[in-house]
Amino acid sequence: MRRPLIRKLEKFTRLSRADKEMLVRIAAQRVRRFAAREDIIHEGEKPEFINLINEGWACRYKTLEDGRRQIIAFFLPGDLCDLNVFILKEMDHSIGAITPVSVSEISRAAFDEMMIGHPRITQALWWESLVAAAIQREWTVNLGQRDALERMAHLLCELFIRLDAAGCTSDSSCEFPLTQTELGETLGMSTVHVNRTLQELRASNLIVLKDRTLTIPNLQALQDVALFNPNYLHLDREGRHLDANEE
Amino acid sequence: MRRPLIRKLEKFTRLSRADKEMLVRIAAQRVRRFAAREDIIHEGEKPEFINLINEGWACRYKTLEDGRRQIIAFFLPGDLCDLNVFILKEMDHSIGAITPVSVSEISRAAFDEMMIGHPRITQALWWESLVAAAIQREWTVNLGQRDALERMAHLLCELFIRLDAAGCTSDSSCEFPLTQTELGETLGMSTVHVNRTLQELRASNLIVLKDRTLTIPNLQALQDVALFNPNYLHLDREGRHLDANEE
DNA sequence: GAAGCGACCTTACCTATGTTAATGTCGGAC
DNA sequence: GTCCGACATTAACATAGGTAAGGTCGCTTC
Repeated sequence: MRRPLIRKLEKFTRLSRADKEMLVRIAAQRVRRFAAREDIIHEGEKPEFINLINEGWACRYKTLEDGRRQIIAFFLPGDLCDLNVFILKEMDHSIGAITPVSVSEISRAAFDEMMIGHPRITQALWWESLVAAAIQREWTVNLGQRDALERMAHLLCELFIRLDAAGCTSDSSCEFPLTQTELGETLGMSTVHVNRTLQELRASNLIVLKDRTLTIPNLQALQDVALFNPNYLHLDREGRHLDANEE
Repeated sequence: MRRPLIRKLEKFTRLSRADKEMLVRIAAQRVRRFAAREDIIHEGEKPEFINLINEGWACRYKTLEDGRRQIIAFFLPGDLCDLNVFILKEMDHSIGAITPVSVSEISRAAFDEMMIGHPRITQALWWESLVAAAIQREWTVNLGQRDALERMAHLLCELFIRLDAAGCTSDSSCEFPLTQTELGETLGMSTVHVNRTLQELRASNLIVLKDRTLTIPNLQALQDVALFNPNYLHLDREGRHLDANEE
């Protein structure tokens, strides 16, 4: 359950002992904790570090002048915020904690060190950032083409599979800390409609969601209603199946 | 009007003569042309090259099983497809030409060569890819929070400003080859509603759109209805204004 | 233990946007 | 000059999803 980043990167490539030690060392350097709803970094600030989420859930979000808020991405354990952000002069969005989180700050120097001596890690981090981009694209498809039910189902599939890759599921269940308001801000729908939609998924026995725990009794069935195709997560190293689960 | 990539990168940093020669050389290596509507690369294929758009418009898109199509991004002259895509085993989406396009294919070797000897270029390409990610995020906000009119206005502002950065505008006009169907596939709305929305923008004198030419008489006014904030494009090198136009 | 609060659920009503389908316009092929 | 296909436009009608309002439950606070 520890070291979700390593666990995730190994979905892409094998890492040597030295690679893993490097990652552990980097992640231990500057650790910060944030309370739920606290901002990790705010729009307009100068980014100085790459953030790595060790524990808890966070999100990117953006607020329009008139107060509407959109959640743009979720960061789960093992997720990195943006490689090389420090190139930009200021953040164009904020990153906030959803649950209490533990975050490692990676400095420019530490990052460069890692990129130079460890080609395996470099490759793996490139992969992780290409996947993050693919996820963002899929969200565009989700918001543009799918209706409320499909959209919700799609999000739940994605989160579940990503959590699984980070080693944060057990059987068909995972922690699920999002409120209906946050789901609405993510999927571009009102809380009322989020509620209706969740009811509908529950009524079809596609999900059980209670006490911050999500259970998906039949993932394939949920994927079917979502028109969910996991290829964009680029998780299979050798074309093997997700649940081959060989560690 | 030539070399839109160089023009765009110089929005971020000054490039030396050697840097520019390098970019010109790379772009001249393998040039391909595609007709309008032809695919440059298709979902499922193995990516071998980074594509650079020299001329014309292209788009990323994804098609759901049931035929719904979402345009995920536009590539304008000077845009690069994905740095380092070749790490991935297969494309999770397609890239298609909208108009006839000229594309330079950049091989892994050429890319590595560029990244090693030219730190300025490396930085600039990182910047370009961070901006591309920011654009994708903004599209998420656009689809999630803005209504049809705002959404359309936002897209038009973005495209105009990006074209301007690549040197593809004159005064307040630019070529605009998108059909209403394509606009609908981009903004997640029906063609009928695209049409209504364009009429409304025309009636308010916010745009003139005719014969594949878009004119925005008052960009600020259009930005206002779109709740458009250009910060996500990260275009001002020294906090100077977009139209300082010092070349 | 009363008051306050945040998550959640529900209902009734309303509207932005989708659907379908008919019609118009224009440029190119022959 | 006629025909055709791609695109734009319009109208009439249908619906997914938004808005407003209110209610329940459990937790915290003092």
